[in-house]
Amino acid sequence: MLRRFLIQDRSPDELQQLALERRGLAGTTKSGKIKALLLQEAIFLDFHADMKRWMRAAEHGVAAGVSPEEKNHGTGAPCRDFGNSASALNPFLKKLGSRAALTMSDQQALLQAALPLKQSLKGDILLGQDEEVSSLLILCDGVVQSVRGFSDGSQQVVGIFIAGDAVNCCELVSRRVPNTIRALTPATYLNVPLASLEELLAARPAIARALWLETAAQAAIQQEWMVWISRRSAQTRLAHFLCELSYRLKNSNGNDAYEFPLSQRELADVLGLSTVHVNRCLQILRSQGLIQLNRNRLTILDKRRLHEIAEFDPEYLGARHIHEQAQ
Amino acid sequence: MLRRFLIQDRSPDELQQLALERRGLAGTTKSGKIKALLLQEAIFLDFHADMKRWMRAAEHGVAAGVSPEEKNHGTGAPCRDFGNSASALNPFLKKLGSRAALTMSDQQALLQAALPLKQSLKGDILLGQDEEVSSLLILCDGVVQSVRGFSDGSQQVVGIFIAGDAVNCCELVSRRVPNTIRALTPATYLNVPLASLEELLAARPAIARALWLETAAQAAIQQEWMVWISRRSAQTRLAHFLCELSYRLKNSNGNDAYEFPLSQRELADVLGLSTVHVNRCLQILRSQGLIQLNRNRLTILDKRRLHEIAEFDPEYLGARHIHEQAQ
DNA sequence: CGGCCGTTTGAGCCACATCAACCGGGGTGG
DNA sequence: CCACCCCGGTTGATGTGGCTCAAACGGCCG
Repeated sequence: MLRRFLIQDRSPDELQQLALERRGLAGTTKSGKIKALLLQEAIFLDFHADMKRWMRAAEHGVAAGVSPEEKNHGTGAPCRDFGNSASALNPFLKKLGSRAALTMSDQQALLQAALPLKQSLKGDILLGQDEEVSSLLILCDGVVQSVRGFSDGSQQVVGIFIAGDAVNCCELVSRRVPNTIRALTPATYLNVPLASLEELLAARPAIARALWLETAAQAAIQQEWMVWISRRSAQTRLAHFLCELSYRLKNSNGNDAYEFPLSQRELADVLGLSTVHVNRCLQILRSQGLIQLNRNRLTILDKRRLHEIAEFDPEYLGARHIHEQAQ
Repeated sequence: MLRRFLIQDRSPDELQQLALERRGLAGTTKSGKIKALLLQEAIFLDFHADMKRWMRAAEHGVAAGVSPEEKNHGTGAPCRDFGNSASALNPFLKKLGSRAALTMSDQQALLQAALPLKQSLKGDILLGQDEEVSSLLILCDGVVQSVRGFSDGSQQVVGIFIAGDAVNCCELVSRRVPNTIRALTPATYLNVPLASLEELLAARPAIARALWLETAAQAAIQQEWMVWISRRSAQTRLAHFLCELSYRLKNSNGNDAYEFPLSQRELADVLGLSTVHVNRCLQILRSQGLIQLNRNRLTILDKRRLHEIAEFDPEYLGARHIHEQAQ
């Protein structure tokens, strides 16, 4: 029911007002499905509002020379912030500015090539097994997984992506994709067609660099997974995964409670265990007073001790820019 | 005893003659250590001979316009071959031209930034755990592994690299390296200091692209490892690894026999199994007439059946260039 | 109210780990 | 040149972590 022309002409504030209405409606609705739909529309509207504000600020900044590095040497200077707009900045936009270290104009170019925004519901397949890869997907909101299916019906999750991650930057390189990309929660994402991407990469080396970094960061996470899958006990694996996810969702600070997007069944597919055993391990962690998990809400009660038994060292998650290394 | 000024002034043929002498000497020597040293010197000399020929051919090609694409659009055209010199081309140089899809001048620039060639003996550490990464390492000959050590003394191999692979391109991105890079066989490698690399990347986007591809290809392999480590039986893992290594060493064609660079102990560290169990699995494969393994020489007797029980599909190993995908 | 999905709990079993001993070969020191 | 030792491979006995099968429970949705 939402159409794009509706969004194009609205101001950020109007959009946010609309989002608020949806949320209100959702609160009074009984049916879970419709509720989810309304909430997703709200997210959609909010995101567009954020983006409009961001775009405006960016243009203003460039035009008025608010960002001096940007003026001085064109494409070289990363720009971390655009001077706090009123609303909390979307995590996706945040990451674009910080981890990827893109300049403002690079970020805009990327966004413009990627529009329009797409959405999918929980369980939807963003990219099917053995499907041709025709575009780069960048996740803006929600959680998605990359899962490898086997002939015997079992499956193994090989990656979890959260807001800001490039979902298929590894798959871009090899033509065949043996994995299915599936949404674990309602998800919002950008879609950069390969042709536009090639243009961008050719014209803006910083974007190519950013994608390389993203690939390497994901490889580091994957390697960590491999290590603890092969060498650690079920308990440790589980604890480690909880730590990692919590850390990546940035809920590691604050009260350490967050919406946990996986069922025990899905957790089992991540950890390479059976659901029964996942359950038992969870019981143990609970009984030790380390975590609390019910109704999809995870609370980490004793972060220090959990990190300890998980042998969790978050350093591998903090990919840094090659420029910083070289000093 | 070999010094560089010795090599600089020799012709390729002279170098190869010297290499031949070393090999001869090695044949008559009793002590294993000295023998290994002589053989390594021979490889060193051979490699320099190959490289000199290659450099000469490249210069000639560019100057005389033998390679038309190269002339037409400067940096765009991959160059697969430089017209078969007499000796078999080094696998490293081969890969540089094909998989990485670099132009001739890019290849030369990379080589020049990387010299001089380095060597290390079996068991040597190329890059220690938590050591600062100060250069990109490209393997020219031999086999090296990337291994993660644990507090309890056990360890897990997270990557095997063969001639042509960039050994630490993933580690380039994050400052800390939790892995130790160790030579499994005598190894020859190039060393590109970070500073030179940065210059190269800035000046030659094709090299940056190549490194990105390399990173992605390694991530694909790693993912495959993760999948079979977590979901498959010990037998299948073992068989799969043998298939992969055989395939990557390009001995998958021909008689399917090759020098196997790993002891059972090391194999166990790769597969995440105990050495005893690796041994038993090997016994089974042997008794089924699938392989033959003694004195570090592996022969695959029934490739089809081995691939079958390993559920081996080599497609993930063939990373292709993004240009090819987009058609 | 009935069906379905996610969770929980129990019983039994198997793949793989661990411990321990032995063998054979090559390098080393006397 | 011989004796030794150390390392890689081989084999057996025994223990156990995690899987499988099976059944019950609770909540959500239709």
